[in-house]
Amino acid sequence: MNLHSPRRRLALRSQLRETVRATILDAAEELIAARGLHAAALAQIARKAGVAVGTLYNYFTDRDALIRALFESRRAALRPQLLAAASIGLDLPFEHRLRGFVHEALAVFERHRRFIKVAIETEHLKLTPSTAAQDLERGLAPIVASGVAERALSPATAALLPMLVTSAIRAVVMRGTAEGTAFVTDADAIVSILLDGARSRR
Amino acid sequence: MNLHSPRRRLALRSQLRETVRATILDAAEELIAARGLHAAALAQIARKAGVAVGTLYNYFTDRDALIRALFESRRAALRPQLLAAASIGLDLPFEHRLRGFVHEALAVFERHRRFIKVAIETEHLKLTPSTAAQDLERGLAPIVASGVAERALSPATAALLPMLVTSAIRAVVMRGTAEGTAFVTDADAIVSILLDGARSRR
Amino acid sequence: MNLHSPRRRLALRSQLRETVRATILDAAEELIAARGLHAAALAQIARKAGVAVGTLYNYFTDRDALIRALFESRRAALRPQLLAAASIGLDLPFEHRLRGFVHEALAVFERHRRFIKVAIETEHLKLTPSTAAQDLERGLAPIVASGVAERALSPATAALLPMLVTSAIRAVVMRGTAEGTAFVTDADAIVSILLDGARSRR
Amino acid sequence: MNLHSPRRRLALRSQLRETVRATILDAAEELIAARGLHAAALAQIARKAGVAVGTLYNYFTDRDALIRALFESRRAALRPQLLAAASIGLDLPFEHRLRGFVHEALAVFERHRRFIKVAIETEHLKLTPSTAAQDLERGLAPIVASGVAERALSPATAALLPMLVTSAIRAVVMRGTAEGTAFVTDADAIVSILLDGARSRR
DNA sequence: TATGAATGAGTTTTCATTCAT
DNA sequence: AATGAATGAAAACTCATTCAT
Repeated sequence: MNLHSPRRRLALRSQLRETVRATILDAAEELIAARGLHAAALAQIARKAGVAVGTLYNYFTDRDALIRALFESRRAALRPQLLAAASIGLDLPFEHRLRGFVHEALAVFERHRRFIKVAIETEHLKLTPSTAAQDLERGLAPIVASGVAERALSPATAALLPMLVTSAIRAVVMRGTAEGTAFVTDADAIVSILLDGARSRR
Repeated sequence: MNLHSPRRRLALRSQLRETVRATILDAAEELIAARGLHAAALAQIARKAGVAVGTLYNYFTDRDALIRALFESRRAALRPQLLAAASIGLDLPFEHRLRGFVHEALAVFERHRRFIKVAIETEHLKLTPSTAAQDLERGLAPIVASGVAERALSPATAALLPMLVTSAIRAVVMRGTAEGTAFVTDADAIVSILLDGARSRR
Repeated sequence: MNLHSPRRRLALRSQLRETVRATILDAAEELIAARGLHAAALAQIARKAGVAVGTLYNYFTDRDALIRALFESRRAALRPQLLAAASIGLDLPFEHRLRGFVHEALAVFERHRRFIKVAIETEHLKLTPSTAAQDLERGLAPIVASGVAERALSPATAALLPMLVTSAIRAVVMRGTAEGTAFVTDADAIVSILLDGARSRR
Repeated sequence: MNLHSPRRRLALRSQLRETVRATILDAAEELIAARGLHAAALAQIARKAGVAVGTLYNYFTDRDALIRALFESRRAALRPQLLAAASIGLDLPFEHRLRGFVHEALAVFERHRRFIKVAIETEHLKLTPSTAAQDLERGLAPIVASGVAERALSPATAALLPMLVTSAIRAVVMRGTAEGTAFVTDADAIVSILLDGARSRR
């Protein structure tokens, strides 16, 4: 096919567009992660992205839309990974699934450390109807349900477990982010406590 | 003593000052809780407080100081209550103390619903030297230590327990805030799980 | 009364405020009249008024509101004068009233030449539900009605007369504005034609 | 002649060019009529015309030239029609010519409703060397002159008649445009008043 | 000390124009 | 010639801070 065919031309163009768009979002993410949402002025973003301020408006209708797009883009990358984590060891015993999920979820967040900061900064903007925390709880629901089916979990405690696991993951992630330490280290210990309790058995 | 003595005058004056200051902080808190930190412009705060903008500067050096003062004032109210919660049943068994602490901490937050919402939303801005979450962990440390001393807690799990309790409290508060429900309801169930595990024992 | 009484203070302040407001509107009017609506950028207005740009926003919510306020302010001055013109010689014969009205209306516009330019520039913005032209027609209605009552006007032609008189006034004003000539000069001749026709009678 | 001759090619090409040019001007006119001059951004025009923004610059040197070209194009269509209207019944009596002219002028404007709305709204911007109103007055001059020659018009009133007729036509067009009614309806009645007066003769 | 108008730097937003493909 | 993304100057708008009264 002709290298200069219109179709080829269009494909090239839209690919280039996508690249610039990604560059802009990266610039915004870096600024927000490093110095907070308020430091991400359009002039700053444009400078870091190496484009003119006006260019930002060729890609996003306004600042709000840009921030939103950044968040959505990162979330779009994260979500399927969290969902996948929920499917680990589908045919294995409940406890195995739970450990796998917590471990994998923390690993996913580990791989997206920069996004964590963005998520923290933009949390109060309520950019999405469902938060990452809600995604976690949703992912945990079927796992916990299988635990109940196995009679491994008492129904009463099962109702609270998703929230407890989620909040524990959150705490680990926040601490790891603040102190620059790894996320997955405590995964197993946490699950153990939540399943068997902190009380020592003599 | 003469009612119009200079000392009396000064006392009255400083009392009035304190009242105005509190009014301003209340106004700021209300605005932040309703529409977020950035919506609390000085003009808005002044209007809601019923004073002129310039007056704000007679009480706080700048906007930042005002916001900071708000958080410090609330924390100053919260902290002793949390500390008191940590001292409940000092001579009773560890488990009793833990249950008491969680219950009381949630009750404290319940009494400061408006602020706790603000505090959660602005946690990442580090407006105060230590956050409510850190206060909780600190309050939990001696309790957990007594649990280890009693041999009720295994040392390994004890290291994680403050974080888990704190994050659970946080989750309960967030859910209660978002859904307008009470905080203390699940206090006991949560402690039970954290101590004995969610696993059912046949 | 104390010269420094709070009441006095407030009065002074609001008087000052009114002065600044008027200064701003004058500046805007001058710019629009001289170089058109688009030349009335906020920076320009502020400079000519001798205030900072931000000050404009202490008086008007946005540029649109400023332009609107300018128009309303001038119209508020004009309208009663046009209405008064409609009441000239209430007990005199219709023709006398009509001549008086046209003459006085043109004189009013003459006295507000600068406003004419503003009105022309802002016409397409539809700032007010009723235009000056509609005011004229409304003022003419009762005069024409009295003409019909006197049997001086045939009903059929009376229906069109307000529009014709108004459009003639408009034409005279536009021409006078464009060429810098007086408005009232042709007042009588125009009424004569509209009443008796341009046709020569031998 | 060869269908593919260079001459033929050129003709086709310039015909195509003309089509695109007209499409662009139509798009601009539609936008201006619908939402005003300032709403006709080049991006909008290009979109509505189905071409790229850059293409506009292959047809017009800049935005100003485009707008100007639009008005000139429309006036180029209107003018001969108005001139033709001025030549109606060249050998007939003056009154007949005047009635014919007014009637035909209104019919012409009727056929260009969209443009006339635009023209009225932008009259003060002086986008064209002479306005439609001026064309009307110019067309009326010889007609009125013939009236004077016939001794049907007194010289004094004849001087004002073109302006009065023009302003009456303008008023009729504006009303018709605003209310969506026909233009020509009142043509005869207006001329009658202007010639014989509104005064009833008993 | 209280007031609230004035300030202007900083930010967002618009859009005609340019230009590489 | 056609395309449409990039540009950046110009405009509107916000708001913490200052200051005369």
